[in-house]
Amino acid sequence: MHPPRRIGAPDSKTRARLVDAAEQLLLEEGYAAVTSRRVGAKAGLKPQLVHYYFRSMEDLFVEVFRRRAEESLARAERAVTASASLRTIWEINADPRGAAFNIEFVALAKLHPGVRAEVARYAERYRAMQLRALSAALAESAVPADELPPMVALLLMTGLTQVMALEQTLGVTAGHGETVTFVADLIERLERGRLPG
Amino acid sequence: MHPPRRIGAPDSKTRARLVDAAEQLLLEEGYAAVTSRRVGAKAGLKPQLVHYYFRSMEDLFVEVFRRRAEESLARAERAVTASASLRTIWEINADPRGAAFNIEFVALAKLHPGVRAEVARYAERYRAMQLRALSAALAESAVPADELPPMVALLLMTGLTQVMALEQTLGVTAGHGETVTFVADLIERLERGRLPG
DNA sequence: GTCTATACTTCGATAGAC
DNA sequence: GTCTATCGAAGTATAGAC
Repeated sequence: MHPPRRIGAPDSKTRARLVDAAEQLLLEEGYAAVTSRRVGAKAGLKPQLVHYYFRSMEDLFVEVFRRRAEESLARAERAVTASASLRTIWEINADPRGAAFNIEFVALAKLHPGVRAEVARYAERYRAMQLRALSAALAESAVPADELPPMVALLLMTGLTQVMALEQTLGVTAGHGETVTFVADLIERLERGRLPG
Repeated sequence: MHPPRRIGAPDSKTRARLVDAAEQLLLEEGYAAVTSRRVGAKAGLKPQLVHYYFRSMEDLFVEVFRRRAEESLARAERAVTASASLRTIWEINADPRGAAFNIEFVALAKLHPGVRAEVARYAERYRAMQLRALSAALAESAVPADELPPMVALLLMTGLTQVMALEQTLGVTAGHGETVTFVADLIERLERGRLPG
């Protein structure tokens, strides 16, 4: 029987460098490129340090996800706190920075139960936060909830921005410009207090 | 200088078994599980046969994608040929069978240029086919194109169904039922010839 | 906190016999 | 068309020295 392996301190600077390297690799080359050897090389450190700071590769993935998800959630919360308009909520969703990130972690969720739980928890928090903001904004614009329920509007918006971001990574952008213009016009009309014809 | 390696016939039965095995592994455990050794084992064959029938693993991935994409495109085409209604087009999109498949191949597109080209080509064909059908169906329901352009409607529908399918793989389903009901009602009203209020 | 050394597994791919 | 044999590289993870 061995005693459990030593694990490095969570606030270590070296640990943060490893998480940075893992995140970069994940975004640039996909999750399969995130190996202890490559993460170590990218951070300019020995690959064994990955195993010193993380009990397993899954733990490293969870940490990469958590760090970025928290930051993204905080940013979105600041934005709607400053201005809870339809325009603001749309802009938060239309930000394509997280698209590549999402794809990788949804794929990873199938492999690692720990990742899956973390992604699901975050998705629910993000959804709830946006739903509060969107409900208020739609009420402000006098959109009747039985005509366009906030949850439906939110799923439409989320789906639309995600599918466009995903297609962009493939180089498929037909109809994107037209659609963005349409949504922007619609939001402008709604915020002037008029209902769509 | 070696002569190029021998490659097996495209219509081989063994080859088809390998593609089957690769597809199963891809869906069940993600693209990282699709290795020559594991594909061989799953097919009950020697792993070297993978390299006999496919010049590289990328070629195998392309073949898995192409086979399923063609079948899915053909199925959708048959459906809209039989009945080009809004309801039919919605049902094609709402079919969640391809969701896990899509995630894997979008992730793979980043790793393999050959996969990326194939996925992009297919996405464009599928989009064009659906756009034709949806344009006709919307015109039939007297929805003015300046009020809801077919391309916008298509991206909304595609995004909505894809995001719901994706969230289902995570176990996140809040709002899905409500949204499906809303869309079904909307389609029913439209097909009765009335415009949304 | 970081290193060396190492055990063991699996990977893609090829050559050449049958 | 399928097999054996094999190469070199890369993978996770651990033990123990410093």
